Amino acid sequence: MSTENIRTVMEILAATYHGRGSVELGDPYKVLTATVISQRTREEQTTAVSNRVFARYPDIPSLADADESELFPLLNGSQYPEAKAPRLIAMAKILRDKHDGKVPNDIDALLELPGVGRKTANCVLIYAFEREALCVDIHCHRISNRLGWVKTQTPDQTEKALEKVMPRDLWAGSNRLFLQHGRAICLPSIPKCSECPVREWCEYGQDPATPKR
DNA sequence: AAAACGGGGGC
DNA sequence: GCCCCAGTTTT
Repeated sequence: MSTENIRTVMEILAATYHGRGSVELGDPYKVLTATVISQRTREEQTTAVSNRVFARYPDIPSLADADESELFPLLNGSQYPEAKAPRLIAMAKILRDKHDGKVPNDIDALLELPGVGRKTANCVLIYAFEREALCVDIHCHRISNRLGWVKTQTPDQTEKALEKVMPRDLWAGSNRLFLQHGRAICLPSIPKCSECPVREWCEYGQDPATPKR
């Protein structure tokens, strides 16, 4: 798979899917919090839950002082609320006490926060700080394997492999394109290859017997 | 490397 | 009722 083909595919996806979705550029606190809430949670539910949380805890200090029993019910609708509630409070305390009350613009500092893994950290770099980071979620992992751009077993492996074959200027923008394509066409179990705008460049689309991930 | 975590909408 | 969803943490 050549770099030019990768660029062509991303351009077609960009022309096909033009919305931005619920994670907007802006307040790093809200981007980070909404991104943690979004883990394993549908986008519509993420928006509803995030708005409830932000109405009660509009900034880092208020979330750092939150009572877990009060935050927990607000998180219903996202997945694993009982795990996320204490993590979000612990996260806000660390930001307040060790990062000058701000979200760090730094991958290693973000990864030290409770509830923040590589997917979330890279997502924050993109949408809070407009960095060219590569955010590998389950859609990116599945689709880049089907396309044949990488041959990997885990999202972490996909991140390393994709860094080497995808031009850096496509990294940040690829995030929402993979998500939207993954929800609309390149579904996890039975993808709609006949409707796919990039099937011409896709190993899976040309050979649906290819193992799915 | 694999299991645990276990809410809620769509079918 | 069953299946799946913008992952992280723990074993």
